[in-house]
Amino acid sequence: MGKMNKAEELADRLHSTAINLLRQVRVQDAATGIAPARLSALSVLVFGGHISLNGLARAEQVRPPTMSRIVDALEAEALVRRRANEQDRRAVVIEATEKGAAILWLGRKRRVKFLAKHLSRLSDAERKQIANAVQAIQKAMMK
Amino acid sequence: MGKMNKAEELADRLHSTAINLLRQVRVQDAATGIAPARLSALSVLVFGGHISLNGLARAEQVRPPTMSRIVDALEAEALVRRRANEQDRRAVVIEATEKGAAILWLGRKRRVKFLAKHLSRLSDAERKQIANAVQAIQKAMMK
DNA sequence: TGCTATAGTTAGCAAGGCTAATTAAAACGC
DNA sequence: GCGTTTTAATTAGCCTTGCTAACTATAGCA
Repeated sequence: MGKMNKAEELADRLHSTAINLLRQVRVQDAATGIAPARLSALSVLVFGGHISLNGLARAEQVRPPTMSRIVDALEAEALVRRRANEQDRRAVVIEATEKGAAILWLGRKRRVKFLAKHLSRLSDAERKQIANAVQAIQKAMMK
Repeated sequence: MGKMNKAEELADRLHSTAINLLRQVRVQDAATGIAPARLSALSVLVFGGHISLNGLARAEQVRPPTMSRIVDALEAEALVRRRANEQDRRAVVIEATEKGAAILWLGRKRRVKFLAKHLSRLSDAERKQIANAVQAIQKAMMK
């Protein structure tokens, strides 16, 4: 398997574990009936409030044309709306509708419950380890 | 933010952290010049050896037509080859070429080094926590 | 032998990523 | 104040990757 030092072995296992975890969670998200990129963008709007299209694209790490189309689709289902920005008439303000927020909350609840159910099979000590590790990973990956 | 118990809060943070980690790693993988689904399939072939098309589709959790097209693309770049299965002439055997294996190893090395570099900013104790957490998460999610 | 099940491919659709080019408005420089 | 440059968003058009339905060919079985 090639020579890897301990940090590299950890990196490798961490990577596989993250892939696996998200793969399983994605199945839950499918139940919302909203495609993944749309759900993710909607989530930013619901938790972060209104934002410009470019801002939303940056938050989701995609290019503006990609986000423009995602917002088109969300708007067509009345999950978000575009508003004019009075200060800058080039810009649009995007915000979740009540319907969008409600659907997102249901999906989020389902996803979190799914994960929490799995985590509940662990001991308190193991959950504490995960909580610590999450903080450490965030520290390691930030900036 | 809605009422969540401790397990649910942990689930939520774990989820965001996994998303964030993979988002950053994906940038590294882009440097291989191989599209993500192709890179992932190639990885299964390099680390797992030859396998049938349906087997590879199952391993990657996609449908056979999707995998058939991914293998087409990999074959067009000489990263994998299709071989006949002598025992069952309906089946094909797919295997990585030398070129495919070499490129995959380079990409994997880059990805692991990137992650390891970030992890190296942590203390030994923090890395130990992550190692423990990885095991706990795998235990929680398996079955 | 003939039915049924299995392996793989082909065709065609939808989602989501990109760049290049366009339009409109804002900001700047003189 | 006016022309130029920059910025926000959209449109057009491409590629990748997921899917289902339908088809071909072979294997397995009764």
